[in-house]
Amino acid sequence: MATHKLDEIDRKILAELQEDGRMTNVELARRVGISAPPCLRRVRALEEDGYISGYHARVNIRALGFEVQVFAMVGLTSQAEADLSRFENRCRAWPLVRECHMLNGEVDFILKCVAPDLSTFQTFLTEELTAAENVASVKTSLVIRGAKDAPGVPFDVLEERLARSA
Amino acid sequence: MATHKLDEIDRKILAELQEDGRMTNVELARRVGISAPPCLRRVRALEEDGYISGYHARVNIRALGFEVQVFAMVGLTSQAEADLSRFENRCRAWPLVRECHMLNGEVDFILKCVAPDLSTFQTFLTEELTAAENVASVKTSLVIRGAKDAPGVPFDVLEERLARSA
DNA sequence: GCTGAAATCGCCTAACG
DNA sequence: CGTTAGGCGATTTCAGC
Repeated sequence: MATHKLDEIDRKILAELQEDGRMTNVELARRVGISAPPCLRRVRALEEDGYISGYHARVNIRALGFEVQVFAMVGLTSQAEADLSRFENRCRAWPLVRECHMLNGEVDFILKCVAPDLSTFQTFLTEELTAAENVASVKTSLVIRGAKDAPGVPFDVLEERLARSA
Repeated sequence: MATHKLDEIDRKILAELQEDGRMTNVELARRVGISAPPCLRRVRALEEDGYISGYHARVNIRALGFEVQVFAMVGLTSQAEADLSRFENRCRAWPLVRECHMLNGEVDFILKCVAPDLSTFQTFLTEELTAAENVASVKTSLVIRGAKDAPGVPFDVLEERLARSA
């Protein structure tokens, strides 16, 4: 599943769909410089091969009443694979946890959480997260404001890199 | 811009488009139980009012050759608003920085970064990020593996909440 | 005001070269 | 990959609740 299976048109398609996932196929085809049918075939292939794993509308979290965003750094007592997996499954089941990444270093996981208000989050934090089996420590930081939230990958960096190795 | 301007159908639309942003309007209309024209009007209104800020394809970062994901905790020497803004603007200009959130507590910002390999990231880290004006400290953590990456907002929590307050 | 029905227009998507 | 062409979805118009 290397990048090398993708040509410049494929990468352009990915870049365009990353920016606007609802673009019509004819508009996409126009932008990447081919006609619509082959463009659609490429998109289907990119989806099939896992280069595109889904399309999502980005919703306004605050406008929907989720006033609180929190990053939580979680340390576990046991880092045995079974225990790591168990914690990951817990995270997948908690709706307030939107992202969970396993890290190297002192902290084992970083979680991005949302909540309607602080008290809802506090309840989750004390009754669910810190109370969960195998959780040793949780350090939380409130998001004061968001400064950047770009999707996925910087395709210009990718292109530069490919140009250099060519 | 309160949630109260949205009825149940609007919220269902948002939930569906968050899950599948490329769904056709007729399919969306079928799922939320109204006919296509009013459904399309609602979607347009939701976009117009900022409840939907965009649509994005989720691309496979690893498959595209970005092997490295890193969270960086950044502390600044000055937290004056002008200096905060300046740093945020820097982040927006760095393509390897995909997300930047201002936090409370000891660390001022958390950054989510991607890079093709570790050495590319190290170069960015030492020559750009830590070298940047006003940056006092940077602590980085490599992402070992991703366990959950859900988009946006848990709509079931929202519905529960609204049901309770009704 | 909304919704829904009908009609037009444009896009999607197969088949073929 | 492009062209053609048929069917379906998107989008406007208009009537009804």
